[in-house]
Amino acid sequence: MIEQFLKKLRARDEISLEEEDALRASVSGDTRVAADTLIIRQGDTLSESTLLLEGITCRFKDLLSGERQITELNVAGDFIDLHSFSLKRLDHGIMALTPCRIAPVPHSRIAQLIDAFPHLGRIFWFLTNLDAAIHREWVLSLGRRHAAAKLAAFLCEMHIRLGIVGLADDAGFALGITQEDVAECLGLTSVHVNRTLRELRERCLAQFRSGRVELLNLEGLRELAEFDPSYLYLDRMRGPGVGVEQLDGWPR
Amino acid sequence: MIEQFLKKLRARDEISLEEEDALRASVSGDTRVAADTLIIRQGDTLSESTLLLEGITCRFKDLLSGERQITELNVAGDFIDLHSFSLKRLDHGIMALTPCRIAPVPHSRIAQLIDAFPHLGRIFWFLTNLDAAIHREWVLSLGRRHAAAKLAAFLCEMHIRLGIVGLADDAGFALGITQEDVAECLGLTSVHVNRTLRELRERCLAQFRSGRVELLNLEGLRELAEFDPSYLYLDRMRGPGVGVEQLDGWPR
DNA sequence: CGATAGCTTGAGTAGATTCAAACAGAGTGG
DNA sequence: CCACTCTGTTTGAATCTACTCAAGCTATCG
Repeated sequence: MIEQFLKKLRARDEISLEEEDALRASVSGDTRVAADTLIIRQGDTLSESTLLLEGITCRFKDLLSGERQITELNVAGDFIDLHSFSLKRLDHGIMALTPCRIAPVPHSRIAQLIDAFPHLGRIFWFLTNLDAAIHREWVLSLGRRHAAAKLAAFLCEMHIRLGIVGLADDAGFALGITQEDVAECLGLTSVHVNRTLRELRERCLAQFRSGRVELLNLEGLRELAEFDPSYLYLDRMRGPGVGVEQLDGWPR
Repeated sequence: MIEQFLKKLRARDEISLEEEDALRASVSGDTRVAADTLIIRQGDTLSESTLLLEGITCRFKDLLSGERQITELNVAGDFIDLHSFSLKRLDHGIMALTPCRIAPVPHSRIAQLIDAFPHLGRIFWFLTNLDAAIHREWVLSLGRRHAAAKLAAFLCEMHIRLGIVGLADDAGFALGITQEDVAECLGLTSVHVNRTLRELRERCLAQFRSGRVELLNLEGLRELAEFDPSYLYLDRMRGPGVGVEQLDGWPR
């Protein structure tokens, strides 16, 4: 059930069998959630964190005008709100963008895990810092990249993050979200995302059709985005398409 | 020496006298750093975190074109890189925007503190989560607010964060950074920041002259920005200008 | 089969950028 | 003390990127 979570962790650090067992014993009772469902309302006080087993969710904030900004996407194997363990109340909402499977982990259980395995505590802390690193990369994208580079950086990130948990290969990956959703990630309008996707297609870099991303020229995409995956801290990752081999030549 | 750090913590949680003593004993040997000095290079491996005692520093990432995006400002009382304790290597650079005073805290010392006072461990974790919350608010600003609202939200945030540590009052605060720096925070050009500042001045909302911000109409600024300070998690804060009284009427 | 959600394209517009020039203030040195 | 430089601010004019509004298209589903 938590295979993808374990893959995510093991891309960054060693996890002992005892730790693995403890983690497995902490997650049970998965729930299905339909697409476009609000999972956590902004400002709610929480007593559990939620692990995403399948599907794509987003963290978002919105303005009175109804305009919405997605601040991060989460994929299978991510905690969608591990930070609620220390913040208690979230400064953003979380919703499912595709049909999802989720599982709760009570904060009390997380506290027990940290007590019993301090190393897991460090890893949990690391995971929230990883989210912050992803936020910073998005800040860079939103502030300084033009539309095509924003889109390219976004696709590169999702490619690696999905690849870590076995949901992407060199050809591409299923994303299952709409162009409108992508626009809300990139701070653009869906109309402009559509035009920019056409540009990427015409430049033979990538293709996005009915929720599936085809990577036509990964190197070209990375170059366009000036994509440097070091912000994802894949220190132990050696899988296909995202391995250390690939990182050669990229500044760290 | 760490009075402002303690103020920051106590705006969020109770700190015992024992904890205070342990923190005080962990910080010594402050260094002066000139404005425009690189403090930490992107990608460097670190064995200590740095506490900012005085001045303004920024976390930044940049593109090959030389364009720079600031992802967060830090003020007196902030750790500029507490996350390096779990990340070891930073995905961004850190530089002083004004003359600063900083003090190192070895990671080994942080580990000891956490061992001796698990509660401090939770607080350190919280502090990095607070940075992430600030990142998310910036993502919202960069993605969805227009220039005037970006600027207003930025001034509101700095007002509160400086107010917490006693460096701002209802009239305004010293920021000491250039319009170029502000532009790099907001994803704009300095030319447009200048025009937008004129707009705020003409609308009698705020004024920015030689590094000092005068708040002419705080309520108006907050309205323009749709500013909701709950992302700063000031659960115990009751000081002037940022107290709970002021939060009435703002959605949480 | 019509309804609906999402994608696509066009035309006109607006917000922010670029390029350029001028100005103000602080510090420097002859 | 005055020219001189340097950094940062201010303003104008032209340009461009992305937005808005609008319409038509496509695929899916009950």
